[in-house]
Amino acid sequence: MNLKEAMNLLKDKGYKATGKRKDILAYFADVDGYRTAKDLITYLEDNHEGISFDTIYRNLHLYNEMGILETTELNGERHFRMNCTTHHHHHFICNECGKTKEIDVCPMDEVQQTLANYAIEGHKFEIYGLCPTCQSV
Amino acid sequence: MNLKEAMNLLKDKGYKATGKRKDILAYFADVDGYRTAKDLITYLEDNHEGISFDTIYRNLHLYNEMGILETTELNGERHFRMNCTTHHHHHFICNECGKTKEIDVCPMDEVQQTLANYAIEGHKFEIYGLCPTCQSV
DNA sequence: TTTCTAAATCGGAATCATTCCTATTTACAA
DNA sequence: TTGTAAATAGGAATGATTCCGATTTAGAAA
Repeated sequence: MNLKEAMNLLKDKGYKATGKRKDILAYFADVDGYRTAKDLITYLEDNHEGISFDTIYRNLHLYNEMGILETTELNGERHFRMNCTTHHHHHFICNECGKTKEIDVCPMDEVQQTLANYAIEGHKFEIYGLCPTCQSV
Repeated sequence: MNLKEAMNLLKDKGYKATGKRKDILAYFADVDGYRTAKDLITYLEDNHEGISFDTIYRNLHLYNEMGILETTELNGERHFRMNCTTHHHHHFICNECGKTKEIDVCPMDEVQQTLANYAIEGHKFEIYGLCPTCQSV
């Protein structure tokens, strides 16, 4: 999902396109990795002095519900990243910079029979570590 | 890991065997599933009026470091369960009752080559849903 | 362009899990 | 039985997140 697609989706659904909303999307379109609400605020404060937590969280949740952002919980903090809508996959997540790498392996196929009588509602497969860049610092 | 093993481990390492520590272990030995600090306090308050959060969290972390308990984060809350030391595996976790089922599939083998230049520090594979018991309620 | 109104935002208080701090109590070794 | 380090209580502090009443604003309608 890129910036333009996301903005169009927003307008199509009848949401107002405010400057803050644009900048939030621009931020995630640019960084390409998992980021926290705090990261986002730090970035936004340059151009939007006095922006409130309420605005940040309200929009993060809105974008998440709309499928524009995806989310995961790392060290007790919620992290967000631009959603890659293409196909089902998982992520390697760098513990240092938060950037991700797609992992196309999904173990769910092999698991189905083991869980015959279980109602599966979701799953999570994530790999944590250091990306090549962060190892050499 | 059962109650007796855990208590022995505690003594061997030179930690004092207090009544609260025993009861915490007894709780996890009995419930067999992921539980929160809050769940634990609720249980302990019957026999230990006025028990403090500090005691709960200090011991949960101690047990976790000692490998007696394992932990995961669900809905922004840390959950703990008795560690199954036998072999590497993952869990199906019931969203309703917190009970778990072992999953012996581990996708990490298939992933190694994709992440040749990445330093892998950990991974998480969890499946969420409803166990057979909770579906029929 | 101007007006109107629901949506969006602000500012700050409230909440909730967790951690921290100091004084007091306790397990257990000597 | 005593001494002491470890463990605990009680409550304040922290940090992320949510909530709420008052104010502002995007964008539709006139």
